[in-house]
Amino acid sequence: MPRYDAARIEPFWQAHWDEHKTFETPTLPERDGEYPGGKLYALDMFPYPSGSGLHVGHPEGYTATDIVCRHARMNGKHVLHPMGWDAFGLPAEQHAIKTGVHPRVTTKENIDTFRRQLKALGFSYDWSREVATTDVDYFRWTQWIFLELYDTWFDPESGRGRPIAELPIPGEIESEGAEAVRRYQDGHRLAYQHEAPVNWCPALGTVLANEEVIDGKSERGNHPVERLPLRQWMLRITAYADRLLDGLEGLDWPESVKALQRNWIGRSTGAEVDFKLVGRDEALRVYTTRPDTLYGATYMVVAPEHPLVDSLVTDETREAVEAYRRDAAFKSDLDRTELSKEKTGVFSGSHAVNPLTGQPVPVWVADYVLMGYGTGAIMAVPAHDTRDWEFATAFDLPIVPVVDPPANWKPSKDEQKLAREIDGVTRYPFTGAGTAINSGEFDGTPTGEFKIAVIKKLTDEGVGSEAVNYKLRDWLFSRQHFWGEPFPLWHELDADGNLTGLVRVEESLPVDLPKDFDFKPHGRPEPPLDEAPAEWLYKTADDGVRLKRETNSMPQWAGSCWYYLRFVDPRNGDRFVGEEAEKHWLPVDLYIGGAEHAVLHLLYARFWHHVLYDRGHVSTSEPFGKLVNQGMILGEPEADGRAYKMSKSRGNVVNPDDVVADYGADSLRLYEMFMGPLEQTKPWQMSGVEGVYRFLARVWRTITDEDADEVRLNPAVRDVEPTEEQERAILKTIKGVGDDIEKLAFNTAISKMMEFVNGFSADSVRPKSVAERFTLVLAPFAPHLAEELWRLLGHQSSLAYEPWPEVDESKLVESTVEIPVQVNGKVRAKLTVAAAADRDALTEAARSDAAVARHLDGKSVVKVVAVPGRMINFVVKG
RNA sequence: GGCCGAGUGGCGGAAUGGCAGACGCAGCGGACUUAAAAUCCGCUGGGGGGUAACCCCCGUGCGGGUUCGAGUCCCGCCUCGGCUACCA
Repeated sequence: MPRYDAARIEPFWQAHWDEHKTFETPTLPERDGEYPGGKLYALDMFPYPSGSGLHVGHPEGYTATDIVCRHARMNGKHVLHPMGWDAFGLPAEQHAIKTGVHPRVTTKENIDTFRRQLKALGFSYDWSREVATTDVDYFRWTQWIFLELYDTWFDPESGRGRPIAELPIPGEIESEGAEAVRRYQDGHRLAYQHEAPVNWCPALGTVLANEEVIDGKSERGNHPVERLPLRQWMLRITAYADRLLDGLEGLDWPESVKALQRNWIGRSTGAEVDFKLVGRDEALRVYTTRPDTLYGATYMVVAPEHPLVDSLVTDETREAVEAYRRDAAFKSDLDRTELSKEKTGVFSGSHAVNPLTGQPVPVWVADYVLMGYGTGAIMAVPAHDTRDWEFATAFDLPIVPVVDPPANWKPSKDEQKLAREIDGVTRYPFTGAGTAINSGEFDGTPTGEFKIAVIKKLTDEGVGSEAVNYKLRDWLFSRQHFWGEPFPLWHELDADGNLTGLVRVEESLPVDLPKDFDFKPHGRPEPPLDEAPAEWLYKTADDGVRLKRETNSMPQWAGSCWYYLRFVDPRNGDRFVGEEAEKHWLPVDLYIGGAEHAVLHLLYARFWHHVLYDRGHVSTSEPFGKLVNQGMILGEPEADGRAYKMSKSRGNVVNPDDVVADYGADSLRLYEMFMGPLEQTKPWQMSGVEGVYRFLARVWRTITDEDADEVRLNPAVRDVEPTEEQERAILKTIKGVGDDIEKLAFNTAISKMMEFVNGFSADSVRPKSVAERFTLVLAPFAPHLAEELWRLLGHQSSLAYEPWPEVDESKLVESTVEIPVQVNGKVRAKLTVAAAADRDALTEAARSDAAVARHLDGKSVVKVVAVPGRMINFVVKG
């Protein structure tokens, strides 16, 4: 009568785990030898608690770590498995502006929903460690870490961050007095102020985040957006570029993520070269990765924002250049790159001298050169750079080839499209390495050698030097939003109430957001907090200086940069994390989350961690040892057979609550793990949920008696010795599932359990010891059902810490094996032989098989390849 | 354009260089049932031959190669997906 009823079992066990604090973990072991398996810190990327609740993508990674954790506990490990909330964020602020409800209120509601949903999935989180980035007790330490960054400068000598007090002050600065010293220090801090453009939307009266701007219009209301310079806080992540690059080496991360980070950091080596401007003392400095092509530099280009532009123009060119600059200023970086298949630009009116050829070359202004990379100016070598080639073609500038391609070089399709007649010969841009031509004394030098030689020559002549460049920019760390961590800083004001540019540190943390504050846009580009009550905003320092709070707030990334540290010791009131606790738990052993965080979050967190390490606050330089990206779950395949991303507009979003209601949490967990490899993108199929549900129901029937009026053991489950076959089957399953969990190959682990149950359920006698061990193996995947069965099998307490069943590997070995017999690589027969049969025995047995003999008949055997226990292959001729 | 990943039955997928398609879904046939649901049993890549047990051929995106043997390794393509993009 009692069928498998997830709706009865699951809430019972969830309440049981809660009441018994089953998964609460002591921060440090209470005695030696308490955890013979060592420690495991398994971390999920904590969610942003959005108003739409949990998505089926969330439980995918969460189930994976949960299985690993439950398995690890059974293996005697000290397991840390926490969950929390990345709760600052734009949607809450937007919602607040629209409805007038404080973000703290909506955030709390959303967190409650997420927590309820996660608890309903039976994850073994230690909920006593829950934190939200919006908790004052949390963000006081976010502010503290910010101050550590503010207090740190990067010493290139030692390659490490050091306290600002240790920054050597040049004598001439020192002699200028205390303020000069302060400003000098400020110029070296890892956190510094800088004017940077923001997206100002006059119609909405607010500054927008990049993701709120679409094609130069606001996402809400489609109003025009201007770019406006505003004082901002920046973090000097570029100082750590090499450290962040080198640190990737030792990490057990997907190569693809490492490649993404390397790419993002974008380190390149080349040279900086000075081109003297004709008729002036100044030089125009360019960065190039191809100094070997210097002889082919036939013109130069500066970015429209380049500071030298104003002085490069002549009376004839001024008007055209200024018009061009105005146009460029209107375009965002995105527009510039997107619409610009066609190269545009204007001649500046000036010339510079190629330092090697001595020839004057024209200097152009064009927006295909970006101010943000290198020096904002380039030497253009049209023959060997496709962009320069296109530009030279458009404006009829000379193209001089200086690299002879290797003999086997062929232009690619795109290069062929750029073909041009030069001196009666069809030519293509060539961007690879070759041999120098038209390069004076360097003719015949291979590209690699040439680079080294030319850098030496330029250095000797004082017109250039080797240089390293990064794509990585410093991190714009301030936002004009209300719902974020306040900066713990004060600005000094002058007599007129203007900022002096000098700041002071807030000594008393936390700095909470002002209470009773109207967070509606006030119509100026300054942050909303600029309208905060005066008692929050202003104060007078002991020395009489008038101070105003920093009113920018930190970006959402801030809280997620260090949450993994807080989880270790979440209630510590004296330190962001206890020293001993940090040493015990870090680094994170397994970090699972979406690939969308492959660069930013993971790079920012690494950066902070490196700084904390340099300053002696943490014991490892890298925070995350092993990283795994879960694949995206797509919607159910549509009529065209294709599956698309889940989205509200497509109406293919699956709500985990519905799945739990219809099939139970164990089915949802099992299905998400059974869909395919964790890292792969895969479509949702509700019929697949049905399938794993049937499997669980079958497990239920195999161990319990459905015909009885009450829940009780199936009469086939008896306290008897297992047969040899049963014993081998369960051992094989224990071994296979355990190995698969370690490989995170959950889909195959589940199929192994299915195979076992297919066999075991058909047995009319099911030894209790086998049923028990299977229950333990199932437990990490379907913990509610497993707990229920475990209790039915006569155990009083939770199986969460029950040892993972042992496997005597010698009992796994089968005495006979079936091996294929091939003739010329084709399988012609299958042979059951003793597992120990050697090459000769195999050959003899195979030859005596009728089918094999038929295929060997009349042919001569050239060779016999035999792999004992595996296969045998006859190579024949004739 | 660059980087990364993937192409295997009707579908999701499995396969240390050694029996391709485990496991599941869907489908077909059968048992149980007055009937249905649930459950249980069997079949299920394509083609061909045989009364039958069986036998043969083809088959992992395409073209080459290495190997006794390739879904797996190498070279060259094609297609799809993700990220990124005038980075000098």
